[in-house]
Amino acid sequence: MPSIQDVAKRARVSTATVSHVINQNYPVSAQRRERVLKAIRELEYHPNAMARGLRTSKSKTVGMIIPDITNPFFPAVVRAAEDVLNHAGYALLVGNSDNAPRKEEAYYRAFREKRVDGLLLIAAGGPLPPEYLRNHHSEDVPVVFIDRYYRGIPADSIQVDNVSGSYQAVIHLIETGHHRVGMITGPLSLGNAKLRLEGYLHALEEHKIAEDPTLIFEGKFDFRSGYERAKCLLDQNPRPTAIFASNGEMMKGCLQALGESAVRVPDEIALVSFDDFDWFALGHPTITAVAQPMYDLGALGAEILLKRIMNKLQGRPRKKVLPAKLIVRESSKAR
Amino acid sequence: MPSIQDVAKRARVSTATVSHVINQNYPVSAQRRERVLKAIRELEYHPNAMARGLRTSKSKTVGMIIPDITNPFFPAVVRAAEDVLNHAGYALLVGNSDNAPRKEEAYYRAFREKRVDGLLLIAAGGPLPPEYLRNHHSEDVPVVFIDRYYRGIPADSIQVDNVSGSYQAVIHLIETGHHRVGMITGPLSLGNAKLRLEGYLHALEEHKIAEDPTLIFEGKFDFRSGYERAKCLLDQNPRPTAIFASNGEMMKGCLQALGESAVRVPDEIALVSFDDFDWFALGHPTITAVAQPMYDLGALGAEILLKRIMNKLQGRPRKKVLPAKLIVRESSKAR
DNA sequence: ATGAAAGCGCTAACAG
DNA sequence: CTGTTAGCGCTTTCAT
Repeated sequence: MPSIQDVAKRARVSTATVSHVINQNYPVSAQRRERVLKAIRELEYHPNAMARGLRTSKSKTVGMIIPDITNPFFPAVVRAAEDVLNHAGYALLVGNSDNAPRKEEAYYRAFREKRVDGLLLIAAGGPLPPEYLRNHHSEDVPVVFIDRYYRGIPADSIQVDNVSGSYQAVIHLIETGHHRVGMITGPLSLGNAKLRLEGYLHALEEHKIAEDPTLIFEGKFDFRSGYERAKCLLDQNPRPTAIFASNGEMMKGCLQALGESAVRVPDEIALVSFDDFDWFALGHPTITAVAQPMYDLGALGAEILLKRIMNKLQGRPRKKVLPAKLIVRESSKAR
Repeated sequence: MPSIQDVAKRARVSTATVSHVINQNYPVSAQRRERVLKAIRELEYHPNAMARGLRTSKSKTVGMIIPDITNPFFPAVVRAAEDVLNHAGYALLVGNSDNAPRKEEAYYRAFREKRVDGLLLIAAGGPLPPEYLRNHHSEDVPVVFIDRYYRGIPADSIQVDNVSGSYQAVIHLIETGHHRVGMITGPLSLGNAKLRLEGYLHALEEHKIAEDPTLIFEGKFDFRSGYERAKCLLDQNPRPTAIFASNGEMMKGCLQALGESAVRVPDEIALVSFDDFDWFALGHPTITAVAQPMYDLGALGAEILLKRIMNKLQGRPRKKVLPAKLIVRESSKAR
């Protein structure tokens, strides 16, 4: 693999000149530039990013830690971030934390060793920050939290208006005639799960419906817990007439449970999901859902990070909240 | 950010000794080791991977280029690869090619500059390899093709038995009584799309059913084309009694089209998809599908790559073909 | 068992 | 404009 030395030799110039041609940061005579370009082509020279990075202490790489790329919410966010980052000349390292702060920490360390220029984080746990993050210097390596964050870490964050999304969903159910709305929350240690519960409670309150603890079950944001909590809800007596699941994966679990119990939707029970997966519009019945701006979450998150990396954004951490939008479909049709 | 020098100074040893402690490749007296370890802890020292990489010419990083992380087939593969790679101490860079060889090439170059130790590739186009890959030296940086490959590139590959999967699906439809089976193929420039068509044709042949060109439409492996081709199929007269879609995204398009046309499944038309998405088991009706071993595809691909990187695997390129399995559900129930 | 020192490939002063 | 050179942080001979 040819180095800048080889190019310099072949073009009969110094390595500095080659560097100047490559980086276009210093003037080079047209004649010499041509010679260099020719040598680069002939040798198929590609600069060694590790050497460059060592010298400049910039890796042109960003790390992103997400819970699980297998949950369709996250790929959408990753894709957006990757688009923006790639456009700006940055590569993206990804890691799956499986919502385990320990795994998150392992990736954090690995990425720091790689000297990533910035970090995109969808927090694995919460609300308290893990030790390793408390010791992190954001001025050093900027961090942007996406969707979920840890309290008390001075880093930018971008989120969805969870309370409003949830509130809209439940108001819609109530106004459709449902007064017994079952709620499957996410892990209440997570900020966004708590906020979604809050939106639910607000909606009930607004309509003077008493909170019924037998209708609220805490899930884990995964298929299995969605399935199990839905079973619990179906066992209640009287049964809720509607179920609001705090994320898409748990809604899948609900659908599984309802299928097994042969409960008809929406005739016997109405359904609303936080998270709008594309296939919700395709099934029978189609599923009413709170759509999150997944692409914006990733794209804006990446943009903020880039600004921090380039010092175009200074001062206190910014917190951006994006709107969520209810999309009414068949699963919550009036009965 | 502390360097190995700082550690050495603090522990009153040479940098060589620190290196030996970290890499455990040379003996170090217990006493000095302790001193070094203590210094590392106190300084929160983390080795600089770029410097190490520059020295060893190993980046401990692998690049993976996939068409689009937003198509649920790919995250499953990525996740598997990432698990295996991470376990072995490698980080993963990802890029989305959008099936465009030009984008693929851009990522290829970027990853090479980063001096990735290996490349996982789900080919963007085909069947002929792009120029840049023809000039690639696999002995230098090993490449493993996953799912789709370019002809004539001497690299390992791991794929699914597309012909068999497709064949099983269509045989099943025929045996369920369907003699007019509509086929939506992928882009026939792609090897796997062609093979899936082959399986379809084999099945017809086997049952002495004449190939009907008005029942075969070439799609693009995306939602939109699935939707449009399904419309075309519904316009045929007489209409096919079943549709086989060559991938999951196009099946989604079909479902959209069928929904709009209010055609009932499976009563009026049967459906089978190549690709089994988890929600196919949840809707009404549930969707019959050819399940691909997505996790194995990624995990085994990564394992082969690791072997190549470590020179545990020598000689000619290996080609591994994994079985696909038909899962019969309601969408293809006998009428 | 330990340390001195070379050098991986590059950029950025600096001198000319 | 162009070339010389120091040095980024690390590993690895090579002496000792």
